[in-house]
Amino acid sequence: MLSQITLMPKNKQFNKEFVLEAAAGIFMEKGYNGTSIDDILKATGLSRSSLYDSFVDKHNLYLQSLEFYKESNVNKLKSVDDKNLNGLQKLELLFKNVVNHLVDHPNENGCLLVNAAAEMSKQCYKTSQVVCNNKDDVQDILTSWISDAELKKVLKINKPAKVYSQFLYSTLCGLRVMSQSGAGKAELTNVVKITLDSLN
Amino acid sequence: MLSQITLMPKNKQFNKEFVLEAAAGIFMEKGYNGTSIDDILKATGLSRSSLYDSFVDKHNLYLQSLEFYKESNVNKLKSVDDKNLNGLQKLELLFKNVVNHLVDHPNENGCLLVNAAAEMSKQCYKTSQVVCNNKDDVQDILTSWISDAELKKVLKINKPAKVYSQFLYSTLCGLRVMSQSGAGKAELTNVVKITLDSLN
DNA sequence: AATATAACGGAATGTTTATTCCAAATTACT
DNA sequence: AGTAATTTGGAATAAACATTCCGTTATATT
Repeated sequence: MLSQITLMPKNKQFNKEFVLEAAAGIFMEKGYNGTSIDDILKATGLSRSSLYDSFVDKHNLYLQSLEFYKESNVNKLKSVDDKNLNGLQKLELLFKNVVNHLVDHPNENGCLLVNAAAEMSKQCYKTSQVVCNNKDDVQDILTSWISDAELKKVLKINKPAKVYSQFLYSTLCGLRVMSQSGAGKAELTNVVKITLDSLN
Repeated sequence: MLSQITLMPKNKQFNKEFVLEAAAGIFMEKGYNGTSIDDILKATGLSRSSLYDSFVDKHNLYLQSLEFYKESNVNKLKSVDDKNLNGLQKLELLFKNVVNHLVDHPNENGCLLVNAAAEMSKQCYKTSQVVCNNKDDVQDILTSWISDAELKKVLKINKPAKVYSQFLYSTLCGLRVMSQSGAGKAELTNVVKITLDSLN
């Protein structure tokens, strides 16, 4: 396993981020209820004892990996945000990245946050909180990009920037669902093209 | 139970459509793996024996209820299609219906087809077939509406109608996910407004 | 060398699960 | 009246499940 470090009392010291990423992967692929503890042990390389020692139980691990996934999702946006581009260019780059990721990772099951919204948000309040926080965070960044594009006069809009960010967020969700519904790169690219064209 | 008829040998003759609709409801709420046989018995009013006699097993019932849900979803589009409206008006009516249904049924968990795509499509080929067929059927109808709107000169487009139907389909999926992510009527209405405005 | 710490394998537990089975109940048809 | 058809409740089964527990190993610190 790649998670080994050898500094603490015994050798197989696992890396928490590695575990959360692997757990997010298996939950994304099989869903919360479809993932067994054995699946998690295989995916993370953790021992049964370590899992319960360090993550309390399956549900707690799920929430931690969902939170981790959400943070890394928001960080992807922030790394686009850090580039020296205007808001419209950032939007274009983001959508290009999203489509590429979806078509390059056909084994992955779309997006853990979308899947969590579908499977768990009505059953588990904490899940719905993470899903909702993700929506807010993403929309805030999108809003700032739209405002920037308007300011720099590369975009002309006639509604509050927030409304456009809601619209763009719905497209982001739609792309994830469509890639799980048999849509290929051409179709996803069409959707992005119309979405971005519609801003002008 | 409302499914009772009394014509056949014994009394509790159940109505297959009623059962499939109830099953679709509980699968939508709890997901496939989150729904137990006891949940299904309670939701459908079926006896354990009848379930296995008539629907083979849980997975088979899931597929039948998913197929049933997909047909009734497509039929909703067709009933809009039957109205004496131009293509653009049909689009507006459809989106209004979708938003109203989402906000009027907060207990329901979005859309069984979206949830099935998220939870099951990578694990079960038959599920992915139904999900994919739904996408094709819906897009075909949307395409015909867009072509009609163009023909009647209420819409001016510069790409094949099919491309716009893919875009509209992504919005439909996005709306369902967003309603499971804490979006209220105002937000969903904003998304619809921008989507429809973008066609002009 | 001794000890405390951290992780391990794997057996054990008890619950939940889907599914099968069977005897009983009910009614239409002959 | 009797028989076949159909559904029922509920016990029985067996597998899968999450979780707990314990003895062992390994090492960093004292």
